[in-house]
Amino acid sequence: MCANIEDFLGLLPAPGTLPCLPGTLDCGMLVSVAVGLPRLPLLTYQHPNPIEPGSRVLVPLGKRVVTGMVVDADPQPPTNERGMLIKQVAEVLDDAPSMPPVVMELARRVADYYLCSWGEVLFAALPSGLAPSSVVRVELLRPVSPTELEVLAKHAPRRAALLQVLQEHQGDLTVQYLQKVLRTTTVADQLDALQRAGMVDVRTVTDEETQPRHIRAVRLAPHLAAEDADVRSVFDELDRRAPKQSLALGQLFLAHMRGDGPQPITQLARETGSSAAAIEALVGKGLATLESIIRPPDDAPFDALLVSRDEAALTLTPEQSAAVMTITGAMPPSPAHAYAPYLLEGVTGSGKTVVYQRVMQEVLDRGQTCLMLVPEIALTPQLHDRFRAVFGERVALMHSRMSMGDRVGTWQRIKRGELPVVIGARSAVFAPLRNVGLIVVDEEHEPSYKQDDPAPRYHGRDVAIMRAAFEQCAVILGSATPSLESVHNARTGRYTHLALTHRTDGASMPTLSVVNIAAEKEAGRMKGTLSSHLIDAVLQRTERHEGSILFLNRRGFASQLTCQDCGHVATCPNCDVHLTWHKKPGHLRCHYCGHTEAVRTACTECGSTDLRDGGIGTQRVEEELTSETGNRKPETKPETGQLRTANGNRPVIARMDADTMQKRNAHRKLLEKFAGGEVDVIVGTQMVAKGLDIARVTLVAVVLADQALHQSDFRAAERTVQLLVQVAGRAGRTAKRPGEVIIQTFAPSHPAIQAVVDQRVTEWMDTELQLRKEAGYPPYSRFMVLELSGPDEGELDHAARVLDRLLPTDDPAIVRFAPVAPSVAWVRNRHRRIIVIKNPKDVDPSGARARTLISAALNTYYESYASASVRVSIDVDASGQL
DNA sequence: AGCACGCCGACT
DNA sequence: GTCGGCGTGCTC
Repeated sequence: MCANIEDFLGLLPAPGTLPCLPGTLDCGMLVSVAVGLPRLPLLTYQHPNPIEPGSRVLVPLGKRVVTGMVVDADPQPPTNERGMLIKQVAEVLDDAPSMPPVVMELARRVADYYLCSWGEVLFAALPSGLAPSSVVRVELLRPVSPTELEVLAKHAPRRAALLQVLQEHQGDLTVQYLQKVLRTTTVADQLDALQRAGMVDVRTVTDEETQPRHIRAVRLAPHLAAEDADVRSVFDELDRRAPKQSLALGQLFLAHMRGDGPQPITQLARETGSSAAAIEALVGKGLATLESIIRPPDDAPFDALLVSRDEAALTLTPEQSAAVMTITGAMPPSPAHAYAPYLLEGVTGSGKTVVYQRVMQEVLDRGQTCLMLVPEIALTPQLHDRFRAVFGERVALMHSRMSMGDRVGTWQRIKRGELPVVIGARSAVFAPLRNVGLIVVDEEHEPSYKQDDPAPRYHGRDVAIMRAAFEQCAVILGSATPSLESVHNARTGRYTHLALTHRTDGASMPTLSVVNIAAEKEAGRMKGTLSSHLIDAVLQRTERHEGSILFLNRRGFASQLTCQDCGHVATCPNCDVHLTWHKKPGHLRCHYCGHTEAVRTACTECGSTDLRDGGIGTQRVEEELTSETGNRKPETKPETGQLRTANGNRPVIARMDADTMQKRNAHRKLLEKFAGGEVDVIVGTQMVAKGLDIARVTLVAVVLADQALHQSDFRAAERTVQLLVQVAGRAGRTAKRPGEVIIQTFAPSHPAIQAVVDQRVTEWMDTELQLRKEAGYPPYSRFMVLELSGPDEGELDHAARVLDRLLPTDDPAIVRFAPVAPSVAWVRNRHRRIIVIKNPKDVDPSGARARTLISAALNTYYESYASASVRVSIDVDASGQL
């Protein structure tokens, strides 16, 4: 009997796969694809047509479909046995590569350096909205009666619970969501059973990539844009019959002259006092053409209050021009390139930003693009406005608070070359810019440039240097308080050192004073966390209509729910840490595992209901300041701009922290009120220390300066110095009156605090560098940390000892310490151990030897000794607390 | 990181 | 035998 089709089906591979002998031509072309998973090699797929490297593809992976990145268009066929079966690319997502070749190469090097997979780097760089993958969705097929649920609950409680959740929601739910709601690791078994019973429908669907929102925009019609166009007669005609249309057209004409792109209709109507209808009429008359454009993320008009001067027209100080000349002078004639790193050390107010802008202008004039990294916290509306004022519509801003649609839209516009100036946080270092001529890393000392938790554990500043080397371009590291690493690099000649020592505004340095908290307490002059001296100073500024900033170092300052009777502090059930009390949503949250619970009404230990904030939070400081000075709410202030009456000497206080700044534009609104004098005092966290440049601020106070000193971190002193100098820089930004900085501390004689108060920071750095050298600490070495975690402490200790023994004892590139428990030794219900490895740079300058030894040890460990319950991760440049 | 498979204990 | 709970291993 002849074989029927079913017999063949049994021999055919699963859908999506085709048997293919490596090297044969009838199966299309092979591509090498990186996916965003750890410890996974490049995968080989086939596709009928060639696909350019840097393009995204949807590929089948096990039972799923994920987004991968083509890294090689013509790879060697895989050599392993499994490679005989090569699946097909499901879909090509890009018509032009999402990642330029330089970024692909950069990502590969970053992966090599930080010992993670190429795909992990590529997908950390890409907005997640551009990396769709399959999701499993579950739908209830028929209603379930309460009795039915009850019966089921007796013998299958989890299925019953699952059905109940499905019943409570309309439509379908994702498996991920179900697992989260049911607080379980897997619901697959229950789903199988329910599906067999015909109760639910389970489908795997691939979600769409996020689409940016489009809006309508207009530009000048081509016949009016021509050189010889008779523009005058058109305007004459419009002026008589339709003045609103004339205004709008005038604006379009200006935009055309500036070389700007299409103008959003709503924005144009608002700016010209015309209307959407009037603009549509222009389109109807053929004077303007309609286009659909990606919605600009921030279309709010920028406020003159936040841009204090016209920086494009500013005359540079001799120091500033010298810096600009040095950098641009070293740029070879276009299109030649040269890698050139600079450390721009400029005191606060010395105008580093203007130096960046002038060099950027030169780079743009050469037809190249610019990338600027700033700490996440510094991505304020003020910074955006300053660059928008100079570079107009060419500036792209990338930060985590943007919606996914906006991030995807911005990425696409950068990729298309529409936005040649990119300003963003850490991950913007991988922005798809081509032909980069300048990279700026502002506030290069900021610890937030280092990514700590998920791989890739990279340092944004160091990757920026790497990218500059690949792009063969200039890179400026700017700071008022450079990191010791960069100071060291400048002194050893690796970076060209440029200094700005004078403030451009002519203001003198603020006066600094230290309040010894212990002594003040003794003398009865502390009102809670604030000294009388500080309170008096705030009142004095309020009277003079000047602004004050009270700064709280967020680390260690988080609010904690503390029992006033037994002293018990609410802790995380899964980790070794206190829960942070977020008062506005009214919940307790663990910053290590994300555990969230409703705020407790009674102490879990003693039952007392007297629970208060045990930490020093912005709210507590605000309350104390309010009760000591009397408060007037911002909204009760009737007329803006009017001078206060004599008894109006009560400061209007506002908070600025993650909790109060959640609403869209909250940050901008508060800054505008503060700049305009409607708010007298801002009590805030890190947010107020960065990039806040408001002239009326003449008082800045650090509520407790030694907090940063009490960390088990060799950088604690360095960070304290940097923080104090930065905060101090917010004061005295006007020539009229000198600023004042008040530092409250329990440790007034600590060398780090003394160094700031005596303004002897450079000398302090010398001493600190010497100490680091003697101890063999960074910048003279790297700390590479292997972290192990597992549910069973005995097994974990064993694994840590095994891995430790796999590292050589006699190699000078590796100086290692025995496995120990880190300061937070229990996270996400897992115990932790760390193996700290010191890698001296004098014997292993690039760290390559140490990385080779460590990956060899890890490979042996995985091959022969790995305990599946123990997970290992590695941080090649550990910076934080150990 | 998912997702499936498979072993094991509790309970019917 | 059935249900549910993990640990373990794979993904071209």
